[in-house]
Amino acid sequence: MPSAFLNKLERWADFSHADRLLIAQLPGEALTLQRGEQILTGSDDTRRSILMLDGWAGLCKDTPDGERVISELLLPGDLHKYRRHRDPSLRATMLSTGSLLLLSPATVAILADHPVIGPALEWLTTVQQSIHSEWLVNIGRNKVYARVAHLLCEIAVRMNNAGLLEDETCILPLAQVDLADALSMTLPHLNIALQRLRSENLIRLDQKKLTIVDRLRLEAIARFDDGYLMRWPTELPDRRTTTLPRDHERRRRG
Amino acid sequence: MPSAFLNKLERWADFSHADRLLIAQLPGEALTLQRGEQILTGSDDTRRSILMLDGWAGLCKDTPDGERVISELLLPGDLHKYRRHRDPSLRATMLSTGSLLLLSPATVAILADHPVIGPALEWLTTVQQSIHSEWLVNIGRNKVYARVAHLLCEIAVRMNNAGLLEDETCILPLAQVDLADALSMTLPHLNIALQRLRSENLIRLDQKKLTIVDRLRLEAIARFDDGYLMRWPTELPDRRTTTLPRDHERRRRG
DNA sequence: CGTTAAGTTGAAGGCGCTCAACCGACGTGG
DNA sequence: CCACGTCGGTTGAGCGCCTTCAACTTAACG
Repeated sequence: MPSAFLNKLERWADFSHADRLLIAQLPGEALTLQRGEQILTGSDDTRRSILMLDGWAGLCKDTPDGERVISELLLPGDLHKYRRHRDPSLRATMLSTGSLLLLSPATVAILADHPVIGPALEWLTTVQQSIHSEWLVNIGRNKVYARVAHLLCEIAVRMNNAGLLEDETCILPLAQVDLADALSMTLPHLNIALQRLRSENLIRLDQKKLTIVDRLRLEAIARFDDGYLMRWPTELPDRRTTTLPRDHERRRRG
Repeated sequence: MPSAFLNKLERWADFSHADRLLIAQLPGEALTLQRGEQILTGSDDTRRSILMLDGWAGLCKDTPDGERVISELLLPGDLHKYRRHRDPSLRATMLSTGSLLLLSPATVAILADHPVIGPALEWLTTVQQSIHSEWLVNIGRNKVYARVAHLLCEIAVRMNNAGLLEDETCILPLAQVDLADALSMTLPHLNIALQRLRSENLIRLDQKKLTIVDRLRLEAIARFDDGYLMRWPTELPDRRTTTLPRDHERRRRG
């Protein structure tokens, strides 16, 4: 029962009982994997999409000098759609033990063509792209301390959207190496940053459980604006700028 | 005549005369804009896609502290597809003077549903996503010198795909500020890096014209592997790894 | 010839990387 | 029950890349 998936979809559409049933009984190959096992590789062309049921995975690339980059996190309820001719250097890896569903193109097509589910899926895809852009900004511009805070903010929101956040607390089954690889920073430095976030009473993190203690302060430090995650459709932009300044007339850096 | 667009598409599909005519006569609102003018803003919801004809544009975000991030470059022949509920903090800006075509959703649908053009478009979209991932890696892991080299390599390939590279030379109408904003680095440092690339006889760059003097050496410095740009469909991955190492058994950093 | 945008250069300082070593939890097998 | 191995987390010293914040030069354009 991919309830996390259902939870996310239902944030953006009203489902009938039949719709819910369709989701709950999605056909596909169910897999249970251990941390570190590959879900699919670049050369894999079985054309199947990944629906995370439980546990976390990541889309990884390897740099020529043997480092690993995690360019995308797959949380429970996330759907990674198959794309023909995907970048062959990309692979999907389990970051914790967990289970997932491999969906055939036909199954995905059924969802995509569904009058209610289809648009909701579109939405999820758009959000995923926005996350990608936001990561660029976070990694490119934020200092490590803020960078870690930013990712934690994002995780909290995404877990909440999947119905997996309770009392500002959710599971975070990643190893610190994974966080470091996702944030393009060094393991020791990530550790420092986490310590500091803990000692400043912004988060709690032990036993793979993350608690956002002071969300407002954390978001301020992270320069986190959840606009890109588009929590609800009704939160769409209304802030229309009256004048459009030419781009190079904007101020830079303070 | 969006010939750059046509050139790119034809790399991946055989077009009939009628197909070419369809592309050449694409209906849409033609605009000619100056550097710095906005093409569309986050709150803009006219649902139109951008087809670059001439000149370069960029997708920009602004950080809370007033910096600008260029998260995507639009070169001549690039199509930026409209997405409902796109990240509202994203806007499209001209980075040089140039012209473009605004396409209605209906027009885009005609292209997408076309039996030959449709798949080619899919292809372009996939490549754009790969570029995005690659930027994450480039910005996250490469040092400035290599980082600049990497972007220049990418530009050369993309311009070549659009038929706009001759004798390893193409137009690069960006200001250095733009390059810096796209690479998430400081303007002075970008300048240094460019100087060095010039002095090492790897590139030539003046009068907005870029020449790759020593591509092999440049690509080596940049750790550039054009796999993610998927120049030709036939270049698809065949390198199947025989053993799949569990992920945390891989070596890190050397 | 004046003005503005774009490119170039320099000094100083700190953030984050490198490269370790150590600790602690957990599971396994003797 | 304890010894041991492994994985993951923690901590520290030193250094170098890159940023910051300027000033200045050159180019573009009226």
